[in-house]
Order: sequence, then C-alpha cells, then structure tokens
Amino acid sequence: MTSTDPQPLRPTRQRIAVTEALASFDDFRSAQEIHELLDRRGAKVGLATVYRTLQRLSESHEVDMLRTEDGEAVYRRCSGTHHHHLVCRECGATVEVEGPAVERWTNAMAAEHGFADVSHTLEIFGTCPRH
Amino acid sequence: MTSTDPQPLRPTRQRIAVTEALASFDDFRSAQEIHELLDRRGAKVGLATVYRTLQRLSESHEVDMLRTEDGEAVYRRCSGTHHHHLVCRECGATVEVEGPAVERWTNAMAAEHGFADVSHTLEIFGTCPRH
DNA sequence: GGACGAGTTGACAACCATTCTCATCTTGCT
DNA sequence: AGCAAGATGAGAATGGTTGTCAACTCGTCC
Ligand SMILES: [Zn+2]
Ligand SMILES: [Zn+2]
Ligand SMILES: [Zn+2]
Ligand SMILES: [Zn+2]
Repeated sequence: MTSTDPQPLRPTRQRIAVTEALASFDDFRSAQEIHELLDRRGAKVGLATVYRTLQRLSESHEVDMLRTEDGEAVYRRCSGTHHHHLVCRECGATVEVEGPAVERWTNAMAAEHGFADVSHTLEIFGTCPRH
Repeated sequence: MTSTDPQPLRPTRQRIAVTEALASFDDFRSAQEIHELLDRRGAKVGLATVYRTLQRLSESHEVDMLRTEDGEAVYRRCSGTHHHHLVCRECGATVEVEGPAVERWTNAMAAEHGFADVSHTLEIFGTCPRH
C-alpha cells in the first residue's frame, strides 16, 4: 500500500473538546446542539469546526451518525463493533443492538442480485418503556 | 372511529401529473428532479406543489422515500407491501427486497427492550452488476 | 346554473442545516 | 527557530425544503 493512508487527525484542543462532549451524553445530538453544549462548558470551538470534526469522526467510524426523520444529521459516541440502534422517538434514548442474522441477510440479498461493495443502514424507532 | 380520517386527496391535474411522472422511472429521484421532469414534459406544476404532493404520497405509503447520504429526500413509486431496497450507489438502480426474518428480528429487539409503536428503516447500498 | 367553503396552487420569500472562503493560527518535525 | 501541512473560525454563501397568502378549483347544496 503506497497510496491513500487515512491521515492521523491531530489532537487539537478543539477536537479533544468535541470528543469529551461526545462522552458526556448518551443520545443522538445534532452538530448545533453539541456546539451549544461546548459553549455552555466554556470551550470555545467554532461551529464549522464542530461540523468538520463530527464528520471526520463519523467517517472513521469513531462516532455513529444517523439522520432524523427530517434529514438532520445527529451524532453519538459508539462502540467499536458494527451495530445498529433502537431509538426512542420521544426522548432519544438509544440502545445498541447487534444481529448477525441481519448482517448475513443483507449480504445474501446483495449477492443474490450481484451487488458488490455492500453497506447498509438500519435503525429501529419506537417509544421506550418510560414513554 | 369519529376522529382523524386520513382525507381522500383530490385528484387534481397537478397530482395526476406527479403520479404519472413517478410511474415513468424506476430509480429514486429528488423532488427537484421530478419537478424538472414535469417541466420538460410540459406539465406546469409548481415546485412547492411537487414537494407537498410527494410528502403526502410518502406519508400515505403510496411512494417510497429515503434519504441519500447527504440527507436529501428521494422518491420512488412502490409496491403496496412492506419492503426494503437494494440501491446502486453509481446509477441508482433499485431492487425491492423482502425479508420476514428481518422484520421478526426488529420486532424482537424492540420487544426485548420494551419499546412500543415500532418502525424501522433499512436500506442496502452497493454497486450493481453493471458497475 | 350560481353560490359557497374547504381544499389546492404557485410565485416568492424565508428558513436553516451545512459547507465554503480564506486569512490567520498550530502542530509536527528537523 | 523555521517551515510546510494541517486546522481554525467568522462570516458569507449554498441549497433543499417550508412558509405565505392571494388567487383558483372542486364538490356540493340550493
Ligand atoms: Zn423515551
Ligand atoms: Zn449491520
Ligand atoms: Zn449501477
Ligand atoms: Zn422492514
């Protein structure tokens, strides 16, 4: 491998602040909400930087990103392994779920139709026991 | 049932035109693309109306709507039954797929965590045999 | 047919999440 | 210290989507 190495991502003050912010909550939040959170904490990080950082982190699978029903991107820290989410529509409470069978099924479907380079998105929405 | 009846949706010239447009292609297209298509066909339908109509149709499950990676809403005519999609990243070619096992799995996950009123989204992306 | 109210339309403005610009720092390295 | 690549941020710009509201259409009941 000589070409595209993924670049290390310098640990700047801003990136550290964003990562810490992500560690402080459990539900999915938008870039703007995270920016606001940082503001309240006194960490001065530009909005554009928050967007850029979250984008980078989600591209490298260090945080999960999904889209709300109206298309807004929301983020959440995540465990290393591949998984999906069960999200409460009311309060945002999130449970990570795994299902080998589903993974196998998506791959089988793709293979059956000759699709290569496969990825997938899967989210489950509902109302949690507290609602 | 006395309360919220879903309202019939009047068959206006514009709505018919949008429905016909939807019948004329097989991949997922944005509201703007569909508006453009209508324009080229000479059907004069306002952009706002295209948005409103697609929204209505997708709410009543008469068309499928999903979000591209950058959050844009795209639409496609659909069969009546619940299903998911295998979408080509390159050309947009789409295959509808069904999987009772997956449906069961999502419900089981939700039940296991006490979630009610469950729905889910699942899309598979890849490159089709022609790419 | 004519009148009426609810539903619908469209040109355009407004919104708002996200990205771009670019001059100015920082960082990593020698 | 000195440099190049990377990173930042204030503000402007972008662009999909929604809101506004006066004019229009449909179905319905005289
Ligand atoms: Zn909840
Ligand atoms: Zn998966
Ligand atoms: Zn293709
Ligand atoms: Zn399903």
